[in-house]
Amino acid sequence: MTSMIEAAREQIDALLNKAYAAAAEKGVLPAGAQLNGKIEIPKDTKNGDYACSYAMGSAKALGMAPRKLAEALTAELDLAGSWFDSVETAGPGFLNFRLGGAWYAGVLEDIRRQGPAYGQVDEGHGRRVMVEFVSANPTGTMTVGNARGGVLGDAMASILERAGWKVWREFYVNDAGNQVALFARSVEARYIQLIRGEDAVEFPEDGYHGDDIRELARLFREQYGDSWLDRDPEERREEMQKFGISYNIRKMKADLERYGIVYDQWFLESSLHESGYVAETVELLEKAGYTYEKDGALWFRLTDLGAEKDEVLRRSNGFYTYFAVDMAYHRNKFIARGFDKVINVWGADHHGHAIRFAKSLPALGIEPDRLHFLLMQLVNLIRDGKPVRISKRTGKAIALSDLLDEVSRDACRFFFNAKPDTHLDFDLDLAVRRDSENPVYYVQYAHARICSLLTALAREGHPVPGPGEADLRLLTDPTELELIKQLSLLPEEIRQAARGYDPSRINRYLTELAARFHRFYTACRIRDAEPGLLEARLVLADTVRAVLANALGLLGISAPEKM
RNA sequence: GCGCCAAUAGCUCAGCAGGAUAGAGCAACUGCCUUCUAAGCAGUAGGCCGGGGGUUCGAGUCCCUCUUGGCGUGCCA
Repeated sequence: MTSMIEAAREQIDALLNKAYAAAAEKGVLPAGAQLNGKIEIPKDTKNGDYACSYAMGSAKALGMAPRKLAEALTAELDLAGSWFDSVETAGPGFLNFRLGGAWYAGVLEDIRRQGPAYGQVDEGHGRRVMVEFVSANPTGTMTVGNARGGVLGDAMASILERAGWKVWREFYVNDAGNQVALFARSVEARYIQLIRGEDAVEFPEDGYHGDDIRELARLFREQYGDSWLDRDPEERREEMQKFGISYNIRKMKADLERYGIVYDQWFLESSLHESGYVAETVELLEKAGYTYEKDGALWFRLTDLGAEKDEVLRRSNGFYTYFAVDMAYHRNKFIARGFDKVINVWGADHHGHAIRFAKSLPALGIEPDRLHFLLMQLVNLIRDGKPVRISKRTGKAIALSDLLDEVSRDACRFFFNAKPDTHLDFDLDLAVRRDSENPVYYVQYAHARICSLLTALAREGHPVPGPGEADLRLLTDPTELELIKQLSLLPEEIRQAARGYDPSRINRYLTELAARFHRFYTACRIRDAEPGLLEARLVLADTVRAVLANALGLLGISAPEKM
């Protein structure tokens, strides 16, 4: 699907190549060269709607001054029947094109024709992509940092869907390994303390101190009574682990659903162990000669693949490391399940591992560029102007669910959908305020404003005209044209967001669209416009409404009809 | 020590694969509602784009170097 933005760009390229051919024919320009340069949308419309740098880019090859070349090209340009009204040379040799009314009308017609599918582009060509995100340890409640990952991952997934990928959302549950064993021992200790008193047993040194562990112990006792007190400790821990993990998973599911985040699959790490897939993966590496034994552990020759040091796959105590398990998991993603692309939304504290891990993929026959890490810096919580430490161990973290009790889901989703590679200072005192300081209200207000004005005008006998019922070329006010241009940008934004793995582009797109609507709204009245223009403005307003709802929906943010 | 990421207005950040005079929101100040939602609009003020080199027609953007901050560099995950 070619967007109107692209269509215009392609037309400029074609027009200029035709002009060059004509000039070469006449001997004005040397023949046989290739025009080089960019066609872009200038920041300032004084420089046209499209600016082309072909004259600068090709000056050297043609042996001419850019300015001269630009003039030679424009002399041969024929704009008849094109989207453009005029072209002029400016600055060092830019060719500035100005769009005509037909293009603007075409944009609105195109958007209305496509309806809710507007913005669909074909970046993915139907390939399958998995977005793995949040994947918080099931040993405690999720934190605000997990909220950021949830919002980013879910928005990323929606954008990839719109960009033509077949998307799979996955939550990886680390329900095996050291942390989980520690978790079980922590619950166990709280359980015993609950029955026999605080001093009855020593709490594990690195254990989880949070209140949620006490709560789990209480719930466990509620269900099983004191019967596990004298049972075999190993069995007891196993039982408590199962109990605690399944309880926490239920809670995480529920919490994430409050954000509107629903997964295709909750993938259990334990399933990789139970099926023997981890062992099989390691054997595969052994057979391929990637391993050696040292100090009783099995090592992976990652240095052979360009890393600075080797990695342990199986510890001397016989347990597999997270590195081995991660390799098995990704072999499962790429080989067993056949995903073309995988995006892992991880906290930036894993970046060291991410880099080393990516180097290991060729050993499994996986091209490294099929895996992309969306590494997000952690969230700093600010309260009373001071940072609040986030730690599951101390139990002082602000839980993801607590946050939603204070801040609306819409605000959270808008706020967390920021560029991931910088620290995010989340000011709790600011976030709880439900006023215009939060930019999401600005965007939503534009939508609500349109809805109420459309309702009012329909009541007065001015419904939104259907396709072909309004003369859209009557829209000529600068605020109208700027608004239409912004509308036309959505497919391009989605393409860029998908390509650059940057969902936050849509935030900025929405803010700009809302701003241009508010400007139009202030400058151009609809109700008092003359017949014809009134209908055209109704179409414009209604299209903005649809695109706002469209893009907000992409981010999982509601589009209220009233505020 | 080495590696990754960041540094742009008082604060939070945009600035796409180098392009024309560096933008927006918030905070401050000044105007604009008897007329479709003022949760809005218009305007004023605010900047050696961390420092220094280099690449070129042209650098906030690319390369090198230095400084500062965050993170990583486990037989933890």
